[in-house]
Amino acid sequence: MEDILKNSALSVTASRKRILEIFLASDNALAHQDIETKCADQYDRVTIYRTLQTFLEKGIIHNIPSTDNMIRYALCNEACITTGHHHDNHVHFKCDDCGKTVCLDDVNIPAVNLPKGYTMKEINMVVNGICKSCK
Amino acid sequence: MEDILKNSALSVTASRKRILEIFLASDNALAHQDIETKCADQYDRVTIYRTLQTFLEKGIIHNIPSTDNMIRYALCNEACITTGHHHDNHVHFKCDDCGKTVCLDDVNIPAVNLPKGYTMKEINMVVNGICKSCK
DNA sequence: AATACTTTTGCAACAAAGTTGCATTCTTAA
DNA sequence: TTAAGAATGCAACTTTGTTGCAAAAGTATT
Ligand SMILES: [Mn+2]
Ligand SMILES: [Mn+2]
Ligand SMILES: [Zn+2]
Ligand SMILES: [Zn+2]
Repeated sequence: MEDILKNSALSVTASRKRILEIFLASDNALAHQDIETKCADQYDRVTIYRTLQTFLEKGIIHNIPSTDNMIRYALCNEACITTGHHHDNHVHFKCDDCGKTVCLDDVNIPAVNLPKGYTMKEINMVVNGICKSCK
Repeated sequence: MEDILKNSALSVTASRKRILEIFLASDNALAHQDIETKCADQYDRVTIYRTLQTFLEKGIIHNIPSTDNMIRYALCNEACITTGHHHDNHVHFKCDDCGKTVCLDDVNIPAVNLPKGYTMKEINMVVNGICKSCK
């Protein structure tokens, strides 16, 4: 955990360790709010915002787009952390029943052909439906 | 314009017509804020929220996920409006330069295989990069 | 281990975004 | 034209996100 921070040239602080810990312990993506409810008593709301921002910039976590005003975050894989930019290319799944969003690490985003003149930099795919736990 | 509302069993009001008009006149997807700046002097902020919500439910517009806390909305095609549920299956593109988000109506979202146990209901694909206007 | 330097944190104050209840106004259909 | 129902505006409120700055903690150096 400290290694992750050091590898990203970040100083090791209690709040960063705690927030990393929360991510490591979670099997699904977390919104700011989720993290806040887990540690708002220990750390300030602003610190959580700033920590998530920092983790994003360092490629420790990635964010998952949504249409519910709840941007969710999940840990990146090794490659993102060591290189400092994102190598995630997987599909995300949000369950309509339990509401959880997960990384489908083994499901790659298929290629797509854009019209002439468009240049792709990043791509996101989010599937909604029923997850295997709720099935 | 009135037809669209009537087909969706909505009463025809000034604000609904105006917001529809704004969508029809726009070549890119609009966030709540965009609409507000165009007609906040005429209609209350709350009315805009409620109108977007209603249009969404009736399948007149669809929303486009994002990681910037700006959910954007775009007009649906005929099929969505007449059947009342969404038939959009196209890719969205957000330009990193001009910031505009557009529907790529001709680019279908490719199929993707989910792991066992997952059931797909809806799928969203958003590509970031440089659009043809900014190229 | 103590120091100096840098970074992070907490707090306060604020701004922006979104929600809710209710009285008034507008639509629609009889 | 009227009565019933639906939509709107307003006020009040909650939640979310941002910024500046002083205090605290972390890091590197001696
Ligand atoms: Mn992921
Ligand atoms: Mn679209
Ligand atoms: Zn589920
Ligand atoms: Zn552009």
